[in-house]
Amino acid sequence: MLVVDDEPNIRDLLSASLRFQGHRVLTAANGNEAINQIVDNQPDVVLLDVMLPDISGFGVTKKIRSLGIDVPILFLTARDDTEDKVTGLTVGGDDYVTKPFSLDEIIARISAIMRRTGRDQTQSQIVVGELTINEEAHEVSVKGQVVDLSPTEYQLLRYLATNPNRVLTKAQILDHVWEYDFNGEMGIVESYVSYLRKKLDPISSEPLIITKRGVGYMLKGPKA
Amino acid sequence: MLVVDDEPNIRDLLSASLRFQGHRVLTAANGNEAINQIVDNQPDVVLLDVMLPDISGFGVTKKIRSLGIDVPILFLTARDDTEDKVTGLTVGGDDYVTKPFSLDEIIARISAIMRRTGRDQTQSQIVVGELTINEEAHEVSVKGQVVDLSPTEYQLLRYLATNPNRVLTKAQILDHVWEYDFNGEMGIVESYVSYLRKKLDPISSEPLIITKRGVGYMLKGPKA
DNA sequence: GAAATTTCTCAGAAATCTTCCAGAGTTCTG
DNA sequence: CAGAACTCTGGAAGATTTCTGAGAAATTTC
Repeated sequence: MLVVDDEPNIRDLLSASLRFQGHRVLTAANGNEAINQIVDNQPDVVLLDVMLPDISGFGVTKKIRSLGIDVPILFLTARDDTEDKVTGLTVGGDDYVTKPFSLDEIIARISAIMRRTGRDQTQSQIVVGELTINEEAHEVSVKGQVVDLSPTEYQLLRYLATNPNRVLTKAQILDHVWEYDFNGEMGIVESYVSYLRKKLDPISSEPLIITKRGVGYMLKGPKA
Repeated sequence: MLVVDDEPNIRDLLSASLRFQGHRVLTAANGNEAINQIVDNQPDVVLLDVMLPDISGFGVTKKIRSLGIDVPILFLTARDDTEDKVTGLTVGGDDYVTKPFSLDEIIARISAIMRRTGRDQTQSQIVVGELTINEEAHEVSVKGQVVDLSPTEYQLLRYLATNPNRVLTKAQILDHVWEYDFNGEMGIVESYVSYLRKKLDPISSEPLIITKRGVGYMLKGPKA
């Protein structure tokens, strides 16, 4: 996996969390470095900022495609780049996310790409006790009954569900689920946990999200 | 499969998406290269730009036919090339597409050619729940009742139907259904989804196209 | 070449979602 | 038990996203 971004903060944020996810991560700060890394090391996925100091992400893509390398690419674009600039980019297994992104969104997209391109066998379903999350359909169900969630509710639940029976602090949740430049209070996590409970608990046989007072929240799964 | 075009962008766009579709793809940038590739590697289909720097697509065709190679050819032509020039070309299993094309149109034509020449066993009908799309007749029906769609409506619905129960973003839809040089806004996807719903939902027992707010659209099929 | 159809854009309306706040409830500590 | 700290939740403002109709432009049909 190769992370290409000229902002060191973003590069480090991404490479650190992807390493933590168990990936082997290379980095590059500009387009030429990126091309060299791709040619030399044949990464399985590339996270490519579109705005780079020398060659644009566009240019990098053209170059490596013309070399016959068809590594899937996840583009990072500024939100105010009118989104039509992106069109034509997402060929084959490619995809894009807008900055600022949330960590878990990046991780989810990478999984999706690797699934689609057959480089990864991970399930597209997360199952924790009575709870099922179908990532392809973005659909959540409890005891087989579909629950309708807003985007943020969905992301929060997915983060909890990927760490069942494990307490996550509000700070961790904020870092994973909200965009990296979010500067609100942690009270918003409480609000969203409340929203989720209101939607999930009427269906589940027992409360799914447990409060660990003074620490954070935990999604309760079948005993480990 | 061999892709012949002198514009690297188009060549790369095509080869990347066809590889992603699971094809083994060779490329050539001019007529002579094309002839060599065809003779040496006997591809199962050739995508052949008519306008090439050295020998025209015409010439390439004559040459390889005279060598007794009857590989089916999908010609790529500019829209204003008078069409009768081209129709004379399409002998046997051949076909042609005008530039700029949409990715899914190319893919559909390739499937059609391979079906006709018996190299491909894929179904010419897509069935998703109450919805049936007959690709050969370009006919869509819901609960057996035929629905009249415009070309773009048809292509959009087919793209959704080839990915049932899976959320597709507006960018993905735009990249697949619209021509590669389309540079409008994604609002047009919303408009066309609206058109489709107006035509399909009065017939179907439940809404077929689901909005996944903040993500994209999904065609709902019978649960997997 | 006129009429019909289709494509595309735009803008307002409608629906949904995000965020913050404040008061009520709960748990902990001494 | 009393007060402090923490948590829950409803409400409301504001932002964002989506829907849809109307009309202009392009294309096709007859």
